[in-house]
Amino acid sequence: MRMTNQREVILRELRKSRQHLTADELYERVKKDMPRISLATVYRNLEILSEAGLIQKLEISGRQKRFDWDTTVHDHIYCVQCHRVDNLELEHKSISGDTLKQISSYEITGYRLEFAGICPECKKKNSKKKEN
Amino acid sequence: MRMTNQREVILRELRKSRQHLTADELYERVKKDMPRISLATVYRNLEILSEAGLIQKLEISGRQKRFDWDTTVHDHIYCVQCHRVDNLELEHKSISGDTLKQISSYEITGYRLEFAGICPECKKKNSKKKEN
DNA sequence: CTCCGTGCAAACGATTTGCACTATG
DNA sequence: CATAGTGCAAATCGTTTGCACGGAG
Repeated sequence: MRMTNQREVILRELRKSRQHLTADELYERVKKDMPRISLATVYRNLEILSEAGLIQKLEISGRQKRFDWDTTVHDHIYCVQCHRVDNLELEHKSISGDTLKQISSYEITGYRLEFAGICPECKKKNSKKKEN
Repeated sequence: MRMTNQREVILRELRKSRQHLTADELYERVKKDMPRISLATVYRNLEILSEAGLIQKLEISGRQKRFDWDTTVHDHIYCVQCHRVDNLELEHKSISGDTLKQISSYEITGYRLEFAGICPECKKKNSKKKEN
């Protein structure tokens, strides 16, 4: 994998953001440093960077994929109102090897635990609306 | 909600299938009974039926949404090769109310545990390929 | 110099929508 | 007989791809 200029900028911006951005959110940010970059390049590189293990592709509920700068194993929670995504640190006590074997006739390759909820910001917004 | 002919057929076919069909898989089946039905109607009704709690909308990894005739709480496992989806019956010991409260500043509305793997059929196919 | 990577525009697949018509309650 | 639901086609949204050109190794 060649480390091109656009690849570096994309990776830097995602890491800098500390958020779970969609391809086009990241595109908007990257464009500020590199106005001629194309959305297709952002998509292509996010794919390549996640294959290389430098970032993590997330397929959370909702339409758009999001990308996580943090490549360690962890879960996510997303806001059903604004669709932002945050990291979670949870122990998975009950999901042990034994449990997995009992589950089904599938050969299990992985699993995902994903929480949904209302983020603090949206909670605030909602209570303000109620006041009016 | 009016119980139209198309709504009945859609619901019946989904229940009959015992599978987790996508909108257009279901469309293909429903067309046999009702050749003039449109894909848009299938989409609209699947949405309405899931809002009414008669079926369950699934947002599993991958592109298309799938619909589950079974509205009880349960988890899913999907095949990373053929994308079929099956039900799972698991106890969620570690995901108790207490755990949820500790998780984050979100107000949690739900969670989803989703397994990925290779289904028995694809395992068979794979071992046949290896033989050649 | 050799290709991998890029920008652009066009194609794509899944889903949604505007509209005039139809049929349920 | 009012209005929720339908069929059709076009629109939309996120993402991918073909192609000719450009730059990293």
